[in-house]
Amino acid sequence: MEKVDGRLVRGDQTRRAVLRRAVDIASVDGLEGLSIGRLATDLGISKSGLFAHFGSKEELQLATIRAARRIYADAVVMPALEVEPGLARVRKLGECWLDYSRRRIFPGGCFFQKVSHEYAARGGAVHEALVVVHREWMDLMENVVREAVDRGELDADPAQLAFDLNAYYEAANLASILHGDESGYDQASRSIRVRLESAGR
Amino acid sequence: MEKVDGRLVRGDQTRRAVLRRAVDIASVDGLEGLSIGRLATDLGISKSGLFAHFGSKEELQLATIRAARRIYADAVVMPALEVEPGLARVRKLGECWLDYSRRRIFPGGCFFQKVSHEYAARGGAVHEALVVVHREWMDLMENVVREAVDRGELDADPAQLAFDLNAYYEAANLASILHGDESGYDQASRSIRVRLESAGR
DNA sequence: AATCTATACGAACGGTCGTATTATTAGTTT
DNA sequence: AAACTAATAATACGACCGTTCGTATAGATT
Repeated sequence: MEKVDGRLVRGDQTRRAVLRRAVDIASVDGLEGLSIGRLATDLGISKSGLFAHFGSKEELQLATIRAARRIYADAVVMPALEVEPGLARVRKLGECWLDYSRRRIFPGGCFFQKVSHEYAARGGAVHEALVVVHREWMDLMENVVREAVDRGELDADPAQLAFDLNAYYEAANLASILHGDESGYDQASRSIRVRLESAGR
Repeated sequence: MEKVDGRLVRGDQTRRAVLRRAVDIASVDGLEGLSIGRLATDLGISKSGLFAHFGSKEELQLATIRAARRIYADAVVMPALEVEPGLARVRKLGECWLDYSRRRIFPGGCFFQKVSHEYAARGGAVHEALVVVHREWMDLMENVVREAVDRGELDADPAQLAFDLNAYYEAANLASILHGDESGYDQASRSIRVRLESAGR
């Protein structure tokens, strides 16, 4: 069996293909609506072969969350971290987020907003994984804001400002998917701008 | 057959009981997770008898949305409309909303936030019904804000302020359900207060 | 008393779900 | 070339899904 970097290539490629499709499906139909049979049919492989890669549906769901997290990190977080810390990075993070939603990196809009609502009121490993990701994201936003505060570019409670900004993002994402128009993004952009200006010193 | 107000009593009571349970289930597991068999078992009635009341799962889902809308109107909208129009009503609407979420009128938090995300990226009658309800709600908020603007108690674009306030509500609701703590409500209250103060004249 | 209709029931349908077991293929190693 | 192993496939299972059907009951109408 061909190996690269100690990983088996054939199976790993299949895994990647499965997860790439899985995140798209889950962003539209949720992690519950993500069914193994449908996934296998879509990819033209056998249900049992696909199943063998994960061992259980829950493990597939957790792997899908990890895959989505990587895509999210690449699309939203990394580009913002390339900008110098401070207010500029805060702005960039917002632009990246709205672009990430608008450009439908996931066809159903923000993957995590979708599945977080799906599992918010349930128990289990999937819920716990989503709690961790949400906590990570809010901490990241808070830290990015704090850098701007520490530099004297903003005067605000980092947690509070992060809460507000995140609220705008999510409201825009839902409005866009639900109504199929772009007006939510404009409203969010304006809210972000006003909010940052009022916190500017 | 006994009649009251032209309605058949026996069947209507069953319908009500079904829908009362249905909204609770759907707020946790979604309108897709709402299964007829489980609903019937929970209520101690037969699956086929329950099914006969609605004729299809989609019709049950639509009826569940209408039932939830009534509960929402009673818990959130009506109490706010008892306050005089203007800034006081804007504030009251916010308090009612956060209370509605905090007190778990639906055990899974806001019913409409849950199922709107569930059906946001899908087609069909359920999606359309949820679009209408969302539009109704945003229009209501906008009008309540506009009354305050017309009275000179606020200086703001009603649609923009409604967008922001709604964003705070939903962010608080999700944070509360996902993490099981109340801190999101405090953050939302503070954001609402600050936002209204900055729009005060 | 006879008829009609609303309501509810049990049983069954074809499908799909997640999962387990067993077999087959393909690629590497010896 | 043979042996081994990872990857995929074939098949089957029981549980549950939404839905349909035929039937029983009970209250209302005539």
